[in-house]
Amino acid sequence: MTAPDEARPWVLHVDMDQFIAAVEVQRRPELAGLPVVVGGNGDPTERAVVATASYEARAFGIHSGMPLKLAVRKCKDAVFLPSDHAAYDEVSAQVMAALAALPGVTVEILGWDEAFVGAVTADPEQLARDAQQAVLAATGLHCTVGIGDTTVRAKMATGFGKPQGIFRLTAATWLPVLGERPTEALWGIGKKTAAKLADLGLHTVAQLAAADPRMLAERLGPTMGPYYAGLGRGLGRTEVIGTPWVPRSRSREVTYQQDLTTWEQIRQETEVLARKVHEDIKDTGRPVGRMSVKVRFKPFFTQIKIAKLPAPTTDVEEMVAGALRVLEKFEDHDRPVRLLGVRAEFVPDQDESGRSR
DNA sequence: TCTGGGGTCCTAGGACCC
DNA sequence: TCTGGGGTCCTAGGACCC
Repeated sequence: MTAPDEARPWVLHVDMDQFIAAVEVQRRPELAGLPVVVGGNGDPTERAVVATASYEARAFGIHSGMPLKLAVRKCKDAVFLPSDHAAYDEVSAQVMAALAALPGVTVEILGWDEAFVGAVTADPEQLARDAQQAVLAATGLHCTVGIGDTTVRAKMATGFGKPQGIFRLTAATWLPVLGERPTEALWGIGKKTAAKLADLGLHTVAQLAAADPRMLAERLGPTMGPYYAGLGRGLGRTEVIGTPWVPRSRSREVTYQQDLTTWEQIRQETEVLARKVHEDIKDTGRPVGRMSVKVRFKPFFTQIKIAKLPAPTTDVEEMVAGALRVLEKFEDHDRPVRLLGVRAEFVPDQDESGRSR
C-alpha cells in the first residue's frame, strides 16, 4: 500500500481557453467552427487590431495584435465582431466566483481570463479537475490548469496543458521540461530582454538558470538582473495573494479614425478623455496625484508627459485642468495626431505602496 | 499590412538640498 | 588652487503582459 502524498501548498494557474472567442461563440452558437475575429468595432476597414482570433481564423494566419485591415485580407469570409467589454467582464466575474467557491482556496485574479488559485492539498490534480468542473458548470466554458510549487512554474505549466488540460511543473521537472527552450518562452522575458541575454551568451532557460545573478545585476540592473536569474530556475512567489488588487492608475486612450490636425481639436479631445477617466474612477473616491497625457503623432511617434497636480484631488475640473497643462508641455502643435490618451495616477496608498508582486 | 487599449514596474538622469 | 557626496523628488522612457 502506497502512502498518500502529504498535504502541502500548491499554486494553480487557471487560464480560460480562447476566452473572448469562446464567449462570443457561446452566445451565438451558429459561429461554432467558423473563423471568428474579435476586435475594434467589428469593422475591418477601421484603425484597430485583432483582440482574439478563433482557431479557425488562426489557420489563415490571423493572430492577436494584427491590424484588422490585414486580417480581412488573410480571410475575407471571417466573421468580424466588435469587442464587447461588458460581456467579458460579466463572464469573468462568474469564472472568478466559481473558483473562489472551491473549498479552502485563495484566488488571485490576474486578468479577465486567468487567476492563481492557492491551496494546501495532497492532490493538486484533483483540485485542478474540480476547478475545471466548477468553471464549466458556472459558465459552460473550458479552461486549462497549470500546477506548480511557485507562481512562475504554475503559469508556465499552463502552456503545456492547452487546451482543457492539466499540467504540473515543479523544481524537479522545470529544467527537464523547459531547459532547452529559448529564454523568450519565459513569462516576463520579451524580445528585447532575450536579445540582451543572448548578447551575454544566454540563449536557453538552462543557460539562464546557471547564470551568475551578480553578473546579471551588473548588466541588467540590480532588481531585474537577479530576477531574471531566478526566472530561469522557475523561482517565484509560493503564496497566492488573496487581498483585492488596488489599481495604481486609470486611463483612456483613443486612436482616431482620422488624424486630429488642429491644436484646438486636440485640446478638446484631451478634455473629453480626462472627463471619461474621472467618470471611471469617481465612485472609488480615491484622490489622484498625477495626470499624464499620451500623444501619438503621425506617422507613429509616441510621447508621454506627466505632471504632479498642485494637490491630490477627486475633482473633475482639477483633473481636466491638470491634463491640459500636461498637454501644453508638448511642443509640436502642428503635426497630425493619431492617438490621444489620458491617465490618472492615484496617490499611493501607504498600506499598499510597499508591496510588490 | 500601417501598426488597439488598458495596465504594471524598473531605470536613468536632472534638480535641489544639506 | 580645484572640486564632495548622499539623499530625495520628479519626469521620461522602456519593457512586458493580457
